[in-house]
Amino acid sequence: MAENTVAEDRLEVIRHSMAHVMAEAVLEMFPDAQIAIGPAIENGFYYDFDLPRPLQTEDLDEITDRMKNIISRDKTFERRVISRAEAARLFAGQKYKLELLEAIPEGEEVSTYNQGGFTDLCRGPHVKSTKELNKDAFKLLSIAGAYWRGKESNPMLTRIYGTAWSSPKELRLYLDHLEDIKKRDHRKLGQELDLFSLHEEAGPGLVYWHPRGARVRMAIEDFWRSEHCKNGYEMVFTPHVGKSWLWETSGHLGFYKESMYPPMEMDSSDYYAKPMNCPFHIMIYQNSKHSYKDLPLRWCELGTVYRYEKAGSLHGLMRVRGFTQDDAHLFCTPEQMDGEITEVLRFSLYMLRSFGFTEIRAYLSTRPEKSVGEQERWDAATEALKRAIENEGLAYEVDEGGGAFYGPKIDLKIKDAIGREWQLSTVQFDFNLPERFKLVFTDRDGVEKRPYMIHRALLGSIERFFGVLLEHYAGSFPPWLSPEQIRIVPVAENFFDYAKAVESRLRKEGFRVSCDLSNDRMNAKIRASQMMKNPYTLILGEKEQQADAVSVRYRGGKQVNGVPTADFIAEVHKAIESKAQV
RNA sequence: GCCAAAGUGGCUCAGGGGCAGAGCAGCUCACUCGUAAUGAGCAGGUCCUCGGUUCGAAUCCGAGCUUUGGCUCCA
Repeated sequence: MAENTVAEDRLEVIRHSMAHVMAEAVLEMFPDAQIAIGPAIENGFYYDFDLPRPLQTEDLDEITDRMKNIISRDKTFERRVISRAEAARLFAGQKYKLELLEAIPEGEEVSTYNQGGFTDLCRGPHVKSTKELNKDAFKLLSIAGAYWRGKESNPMLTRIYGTAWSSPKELRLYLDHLEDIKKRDHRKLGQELDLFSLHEEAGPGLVYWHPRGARVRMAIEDFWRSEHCKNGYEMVFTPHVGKSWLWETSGHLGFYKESMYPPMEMDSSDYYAKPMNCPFHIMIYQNSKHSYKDLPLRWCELGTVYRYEKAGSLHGLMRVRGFTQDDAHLFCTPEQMDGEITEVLRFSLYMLRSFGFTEIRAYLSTRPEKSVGEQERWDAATEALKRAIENEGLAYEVDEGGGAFYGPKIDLKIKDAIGREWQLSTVQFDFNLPERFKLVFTDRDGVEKRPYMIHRALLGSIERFFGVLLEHYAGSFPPWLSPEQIRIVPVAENFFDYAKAVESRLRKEGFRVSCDLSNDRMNAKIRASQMMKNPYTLILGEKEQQADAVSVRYRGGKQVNGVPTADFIAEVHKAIESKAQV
């Protein structure tokens, strides 16, 4: 865990205190409200209530006004240590508070904080007085539902989220940041840049890639394929559906049935859309006997899977019901495991960095209580993962007991251009499937042994990865990924022929290029190209035609006129080759 | 799945118990233009769906679907 700075600690205290002030304001409005918990969180705070009626957005204004009023009363936050019995009396009728009280371990101090009109069961700490809170440095952001103690079986409470800072300026910066996030929203950009769409009438959570989006996807996939070939992988292709035998054997029907699309009955068998590719790769493995000499096997597939994600959790491209995993399965001997893991991690980092992600953190998850597999194998695998991370000099955290039931794993998270973390790569050992499918290889001593099976995805899902890329670049893809690398704008109709000739020349270079032959004026065409965030817009007229040249307008607005066409071609090749942003 | 809000033309949105609106995009015509929107005209809607209330519903009520913000979940 990173250590908090003094300033962060201070903000946390402010936010926590702000939550108390909000609770007081809400109780002023609804004296019968039940109050639950209200912690400080990243950038702000929330408080959960059980209210007599649903809250409207307009209610937030009134709560805000009341909070400002409470802050300006300059009330001291008074801490008291009280007995359990007294606490129980104090919070009589507050069922959630009483439940929290009971959960405090025997022997631990029970404390309350009071800032005038409101007393909360709370460990603290808080600011000394409400005057330390800045009434112009907070904002209530949203109303949401949240289960009491985060458990689905518990009642749903009303949660109010707010953000709080030590000065109005910090608040403004944060609100600007939120605006920035909105501008980068991949759903909005996907619409504006004509990249993809979702159609409720055709099925929620299923993605339609438009031609412009498909060009980016092809660039991603072409790169992915060629790098996999260079790195010792073989491509495989497997079906999209499989009979129930497969899913019974793999255990998916036992554990994850509710997340699978329901079966299609055919020839008195049930067929299921695949939620994972692993069992199919295993079928290929099982097709022949394997010697230790065949291993390691590295089989990759851009495999499209379907999962019945709950309706409420669908989100643009980030959480969908049909998506393509950039999947691979490695089968290896115990001796090969170390080398394979090291190589997978190195390859992952190389791929992520190629797409422009430079800040990468690793998360190592170890054996959970409920799990399968020999302890020896878990230990060996976990150690191999740890060594690989350390070998790469990566910053990492260990999530003890956070692994899947079938094996330990490394997840890689990247930081995007505005500091948000996204999980992309995952490298997981699997001690379950080799057992269930009884995978073996014949070792040099003639004995059949269980191979190690490693499951890995570098980008995660192509859909989600595309969404992350889109937000990271705010739609301004570097040329190698750009759906339209070059757009040609002829100054007037007289130069359409020259424009078309340049277009055809550029297309032969392999560039994604188009020519705007509409009868709009030149200015409108330039604007249209800029709006599509194309890296290069070429303006062609009399001067260019005379000189076999192009005038380049870069995405940022920079202009270079009269560049010889051959020079421009070389420049674009270089930019694509380097994968750099322009 | 749960809590809340929303759903009006391809897009962004206004309106709102009594004739369905705008801008952009599209189409047509004119303009042939030198670095972020030329002008005019035309076309385009089951106001999410199904029920109910009403003389009359896009508008009010109910249910469903979908989306959004969260919660839960994410092999």
